[in-house]
Amino acid sequence: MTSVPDKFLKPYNPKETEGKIYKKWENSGYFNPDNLPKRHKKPFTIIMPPPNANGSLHVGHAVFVTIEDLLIRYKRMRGYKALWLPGADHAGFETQVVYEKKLEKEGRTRFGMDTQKLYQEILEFTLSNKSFMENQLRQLGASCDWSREKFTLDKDIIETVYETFKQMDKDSLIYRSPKSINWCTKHQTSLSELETISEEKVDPLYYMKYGPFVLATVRPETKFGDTAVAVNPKDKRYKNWIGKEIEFEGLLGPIKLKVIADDYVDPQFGTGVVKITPAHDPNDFEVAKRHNLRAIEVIDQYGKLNEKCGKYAGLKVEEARKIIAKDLMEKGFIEKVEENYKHTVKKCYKCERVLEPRILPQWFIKMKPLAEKAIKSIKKGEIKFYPKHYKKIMLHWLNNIEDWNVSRQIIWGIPIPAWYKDKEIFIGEKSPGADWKKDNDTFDTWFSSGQWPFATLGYPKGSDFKKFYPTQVMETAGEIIFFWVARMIMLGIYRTGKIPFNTVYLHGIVTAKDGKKMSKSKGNVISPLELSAKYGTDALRMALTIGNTPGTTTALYEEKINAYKNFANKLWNVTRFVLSNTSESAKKPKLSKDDKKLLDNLEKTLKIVTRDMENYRFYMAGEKLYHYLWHTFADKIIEESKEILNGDNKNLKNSRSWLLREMFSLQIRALHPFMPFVTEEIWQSLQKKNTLLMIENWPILRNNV
RNA sequence: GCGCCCUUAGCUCAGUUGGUAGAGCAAUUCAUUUACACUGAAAAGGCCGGGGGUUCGAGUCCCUCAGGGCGCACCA
Repeated sequence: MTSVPDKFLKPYNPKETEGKIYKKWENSGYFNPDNLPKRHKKPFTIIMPPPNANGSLHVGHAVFVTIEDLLIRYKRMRGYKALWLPGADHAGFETQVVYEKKLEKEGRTRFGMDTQKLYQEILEFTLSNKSFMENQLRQLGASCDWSREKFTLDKDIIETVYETFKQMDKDSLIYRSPKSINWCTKHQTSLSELETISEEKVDPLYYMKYGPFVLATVRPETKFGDTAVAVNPKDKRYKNWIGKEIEFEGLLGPIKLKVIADDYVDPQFGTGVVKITPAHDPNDFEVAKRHNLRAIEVIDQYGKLNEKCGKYAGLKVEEARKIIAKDLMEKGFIEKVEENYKHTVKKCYKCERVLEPRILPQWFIKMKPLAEKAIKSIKKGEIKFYPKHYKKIMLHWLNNIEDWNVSRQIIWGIPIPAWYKDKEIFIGEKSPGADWKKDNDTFDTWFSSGQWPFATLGYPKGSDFKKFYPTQVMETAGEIIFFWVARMIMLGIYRTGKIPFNTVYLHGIVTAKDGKKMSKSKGNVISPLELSAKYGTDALRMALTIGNTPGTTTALYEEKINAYKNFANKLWNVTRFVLSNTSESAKKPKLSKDDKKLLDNLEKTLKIVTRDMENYRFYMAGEKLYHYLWHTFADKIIEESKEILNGDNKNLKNSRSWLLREMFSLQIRALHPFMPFVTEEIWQSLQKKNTLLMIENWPILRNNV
C-alpha cells in the first residue's frame, strides 16, 4: 500500500493545485516543442487567435483556450511536436473605441489631442492589458509556447505586413481611389463592409416635385447635392426627357439638373424617377461614375449640413430632414408622403449610429483574384471545416466578395506606408523626398491579423515557418469567419502559395442560461476568471467542453460548472481509494477472467474516445470519460472491489489491486487534456518516477486508432 | 430576396455512417460514521415542432408548413 498524502483526505482544492502545477509545466520547458523528448517528431501546430489586448478575457476566450489546449495536450500526448503559438492583438479600431470611452469618462476626447501622445497612451494601455491577459491565459491552463509569443505590433510582424502591401502593389492588387465609403460620424473613420450592420428602419418616403417630375426619396436633406435625375432607359413615360435639362425652383433658388438614363433605376419603384446624389449615396456614386457626373458634398464629416446648404447649414442630418420636409411641404413641393416606408440602413457595428456614405480616397484591395484561389483550395477539400456547413457559408461569401477598404482614419494601428506628392504615390516606410506627404491612416486591424499564421512563424526566412507551416488547426469563433478566417486563407495563399491551415474548427457563442447573449448592458456577463477561481479551472473547462458542439451557441451557467467541480472531487476521492488499496508495482500479475474483461471494456471505451478526439467530437469524448469514471469505475468496479480486496483469495486480490491502479492511471491520462490540473496533481502521487503527465503517452493499449 | 442553423425529458443540451430515445441539473423515494454528502441505490419523466414521403425500419434521409436564431445582398 502506498501511504496516502494528507491532501487527499480533504476535498479537492483547486487553489492549492493550479498555480503550482502551472509553474511546474512552464518550468519544464515542454510548452516549447523544441524541448519535447525525442519521440515527438511530427509537428502539430495551432496558432492562437490573438486576444484583443484591451480588457480582460471573457468567456469566449475561455472557450478557445479550453478547446485549443485540449487539442494541443491530446496531440502532445500522442507524440506530436505540439506547438501552440500565443499572441496578442493591438486590435486597432476595437481598442481605440475602448480607449475613447475611457477618455470620455475622464472628460477628455481624442480629437485635438496630440497624436503622438495619444498613441503612447494607448500603447501603454494595451501593453498593460496584454501582460494582464497573459496571466489570465495561464490561469486557464493554456499550455502554449510563451517563448514564441507574438504581438501584432512587433517589428517583424509589421515588416511582414508592409512586405505584403508592397507585393500587392507590384501585383496591382491594391489601388487608392475615391469611392463611396461607410463613414462613422462618431468614430470619424471609414469602415469596411463587414464592420457595418444592416438594420430595418421605418421612415417617411417623400414624393417631391422636381420640375416636371415627381420623385420619391427618404433623404430630402441631400437634395442640395443632387447632380442629375435618372430614369430607366426603357421607361416610356420619360423617354423624351432623357438628355435634356430640367429647371425648377428649389428651397435655395433655381435648380438645373440633367436627366440621365440608367438601368439602375427601377421603373416600378416610386415614380420611376430618382435624384442622383453621388456624394451621399453609394449607388448614386456608381451611377455618377458611369455618366461623368460631378459630386457635390453637402454633408460634412460630422453628419451636419455644410455651407452649401444655405440657411440649413450646421443642422444635423436628422433635424435637417424634418425641417426641410416641412419647408418643402409649405411651399407645395411635396405631393404626398408615404409614412411607414420600410428600408434598411447601414450602421456602425460599434456605436450603431447610421453611417453616412462619403467619398474619400482610400486604399482598397482587389479581392476577387485572392478569393478565387481560396475558393479553389476549399472546393478541393484542402481545408476541412467543423462543423461542415461553414464550408458553404464561406464559399458563399467568397463568391460575392467586394473590394476591401483597408484604410482607417484612426491613429491606433499600423501606419499605412504610403506617401503622396500631387498625384504621385509612393509606397514605402521612408519618405522618398522633401515634398512628400505621409498617408495619415492606419491599416484595418484584420489586414495584419489576416497574415497572422505565416507572420508569426517568421515567413519567409524563419526556420519555424519551414517546420510548422501550414499549421494544422485554426480554432476560433464562428462569428469572425469572414473577418479573420477567410482573410487568413486568402492572404496565406497569396503570400506563401500554401493554405495556412488544414482544418478550421469554429465554436459558437457562449450565452447565459436563457440563451441570451452576454453583454455588459444586460448585466449577465460572467467572468471566466471568477468562475475558475470559484469552481476550479478544470470544472470550468469541462463545462465549456461537454455539451458544446462546434458552431452552435452554448449556454454556460454555474450549476453546470458545479457539476464538474464535483467530478474533480470524485477523481480526488478515487485517488484516495486507489492509493490506500493498491500499490505501484512494476510487474503485472496474471489477471483474473473478470478483471481481463473489465480492462478490455475500458480499452474499448478509450478507443471510442480516441476516435471522437480525432473527429473533433470533444464534447462526446469528455462525456464518455466522465461517465465511465463515475458510473462504471467508481460506482461499480470500486464497489465490487471492496469485497475482493477484503477477501482471502490472494490471486484475485493481486489481480484486482493491479487492475484498479492500471485502469485509473489510464483514465487519468485520457482525462488530462480535459482537466489538466487535477489529473497532473493526481499523477504526481500515482507514480514515483516524477514524470509529468503532460508528456505521458495517450492511453491506447494495443492497436493504434 | 438569397442562404445557413435550431425546434428531443421541467431546464441546458447530446444523439458519428438510418437499427427498440441519452447525459447533466432540477424534482420523487430510499440508504447513511461510506474512498467520496462535492455520496450511493431505485424509480419517474419524451406521439424527438406539425404534416407528407423514401425504407423492412426515420430523431437521423427527402419534401412541405409553422416558430425561433443568424448571415449575405438590397431600390431612391
